[in-house]
This record gives sequence, structure tokens and C-alpha cells, in this order.
Amino acid sequence: MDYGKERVVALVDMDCFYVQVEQRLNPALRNTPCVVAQYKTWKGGSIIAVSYEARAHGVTRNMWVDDAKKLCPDLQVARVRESHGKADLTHYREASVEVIEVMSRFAVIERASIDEAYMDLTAAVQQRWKNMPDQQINPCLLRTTYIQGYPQSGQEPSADDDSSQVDDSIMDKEQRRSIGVQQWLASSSIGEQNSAEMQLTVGALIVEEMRAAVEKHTGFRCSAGISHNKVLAKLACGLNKPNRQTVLPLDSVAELFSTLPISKIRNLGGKMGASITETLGVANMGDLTQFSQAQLGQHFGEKTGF
DNA sequence: CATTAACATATC
DNA sequence: GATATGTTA
Repeated sequence: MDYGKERVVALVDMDCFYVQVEQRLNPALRNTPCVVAQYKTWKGGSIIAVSYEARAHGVTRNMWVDDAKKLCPDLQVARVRESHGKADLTHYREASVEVIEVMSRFAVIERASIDEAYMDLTAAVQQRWKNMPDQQINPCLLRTTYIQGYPQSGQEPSADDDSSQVDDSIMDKEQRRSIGVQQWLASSSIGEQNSAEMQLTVGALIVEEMRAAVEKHTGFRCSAGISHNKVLAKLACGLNKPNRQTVLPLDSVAELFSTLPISKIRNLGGKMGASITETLGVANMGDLTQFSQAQLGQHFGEKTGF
């Protein structure tokens, strides 16, 4: 197995989780611009979760409710329960347990926060692959999956149709997604069996099923990233939200990194990322390839991952 | 007072 | 084990 492709790792992240919990409880909040806010006295309270409808109006986390209402006059506001004058998140913790229970049927999970969990799917993928008689995957089983880097421009979506081109101007996002999956399946099934690419695809299949089970049993929707390690899975998860999942093959990383700000990588969003950018005078992840491991280790210490 | 709370890791 | 620091949502 190629270096860096040993495992299949996924990160599942609930979409605006606190909002979904309140929407399940109060149907009047569903499919509307709404937020969850804590405390009431100062500027209407501070916002800790935002529905995607409200995001479309420019409402963000940690905005004051009074300010958000200016951007979105019909914004609905759910309040965090308060006990002893403090925000009480028990409600959301209990909903989190419901989700974790369903996910745990599919794999051993590592709870990363109240609304996200990592999982190593390597063993589950091997099992599943073994039990797939024709070892083929129907693209309709990857209904909500994006393959990062696909479709590749200048390639045809199918072997017997050499007239079609990948044309953004006439294709909507769903059509493009679907063509990308087809192209990926066509190109990753040739070559060695059970390749790293095929393992990611089987991982995506398992995560599709896991996410469907979570929605069926809890009513909550989520997004996911599937790749070879936790950092890439987390990055992938953010590429197509909400209610979608993204496979990030190692071969698509270089192109993605070429325009990706260093601050977008988990744990580099703060002082560490700023110090890298400052010290080396570079902006994007891809720029880091011009430095040797020794150079990077020199300035950014052994303890911090170099 | 005006995010705030949770979580992980480093340090004493 | 407590405390400080960093990071995230």
C-alpha cells in the first residue's frame, strides 16, 4: 500500500447541530431562517448556531441577535436553556448521544466534539469489499457523494460517448457531482484491484449508509469527509455542506492545496498558522512543498507535528 | 463584563 | 493533578 494511503478515515459533522435539535422539537422552525442564541439581556443574546437559510442572509455565529435581525428581519430565535444563570447544553448533549449510538453500529468512533466524530473505517472497508461478489459499485449508491477533483476537465464521462464535455455553463451542481462520481468509478476500477482509491469509495458507501441511518433514527442530517487521515477527512467534510459527503483522494490534494490558505487546515487556524505564514512568507498549503522537513521542523518545533 | 464553552495538550 | 495555553464552533 502506498505511503499515506494505509487507512480509510472519515469525519462526520452534524449540520448546524443545535439548530436541528431545536427544529426537531419545534416544527415551526423547520426550513426557515433561524438561530440558536444564548442569554437575552445583552443585544438580544449571542448566536451559537445558524440555519443555512439564515446564513444566506449573512447571519453568522457569535453575532448579536439584534444585529442579525437587521440582516434578516423574519429571523426566528430559539434560546438555550439556562440554569443558575448559565447556559445549559444538556439538551444538545443528549441529542449527541442519540447520534453517537447510531454511528457506533457501523464503526468504532472517536467523538471529537458534541457534533462531530472521526472513525477509522479501514477494517470495515476490507470486510465489505470481501463480501461484494462483483466488487463493483453502482453510482446511485453514492447519491450524496462528491469526489474532490472530479470531473476532470477534458475527459469524457463514459467510454461510448466521446461528444460530451464537462461544461459548467450548462450543468448544475448535481449534474456535475454525478458526472464526477461516474468518471471516478470508471477510472478507479481499472488497474489493481482493491486499490486505495477503491477503498475510499467503499468507505464512502459505508458513510452514505451511516448518514442515512442517523437521519432515519434521529431526524438529524450531517456532512462527512472520507480520506486517508483525520486532517484530510476534516478538510473534505467542509467542501460540500450541508447534507453531503466528500471523498478526498490523495491525488487531488496537490491541486486543492495550491489555492488553500494555511488557516483552513485543522489546528492551523490560529497562532500556529499565522506564525507559519509570517515566518515563511507563504499563503497557501501548496507553498509548503518548497521547504524541507528539516526547515519546517527547525522553526516549528518537534512537539507540534513536524 | 459583552462571546462563550468545550476540549486537547503543554507545563509546572 | 492543577493550571495555562491554543483551537474550534
